[in-house]
Amino acid sequence: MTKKTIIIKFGERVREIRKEKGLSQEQLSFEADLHRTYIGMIERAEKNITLINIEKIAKALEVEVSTLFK
Amino acid sequence: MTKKTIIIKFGERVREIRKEKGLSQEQLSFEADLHRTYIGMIERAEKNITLINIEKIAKALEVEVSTLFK
DNA sequence: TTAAAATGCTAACTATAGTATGTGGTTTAT
DNA sequence: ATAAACCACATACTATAGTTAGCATTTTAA
Repeated sequence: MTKKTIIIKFGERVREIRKEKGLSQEQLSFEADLHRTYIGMIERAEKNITLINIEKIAKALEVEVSTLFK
Repeated sequence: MTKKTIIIKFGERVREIRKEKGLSQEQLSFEADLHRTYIGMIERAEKNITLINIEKIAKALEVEVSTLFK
């Protein structure tokens, strides 16, 4: 898929917050109930994530959804 | 699909802002380059929207993506 | 260094988001 | 009241998101 800016920024933000919290992709994926490689794909902007998974990641990172867009 | 809270809230927020701006679903769909019935589905929480379309709607409504989650 | 942990990346499958058409009901303005 | 604009809803099709497995590569700590 074509890597759109919004997807890239989202992935960068997830990675940024994940590292701030000192979590591995695997730990985050466990908390979010998503697969490890899927978290990697999101961070690398390879998937056009849906709202429900955006929320899962926000909860796992313990931030508001809106925080992921700042 | 099961109507999850986040999807319901998102749809309500889109409708709220759309009406504030005095737009019809059709006008919004034109601005966002999405189908008229699809906008209806989003507002009625019938679809788990993806990030790219979230951004399209935000742009069409002339708000930040984060505004759609407040 | 080098072993272990973490991440990247390919590829395949299946679930569902995205797109569209048509019909009927509801609002709104005249 | 009624015509026009707006919206709900039911499909159905096709594109792609979501999920997983396996192996390669990179990073980290001892």
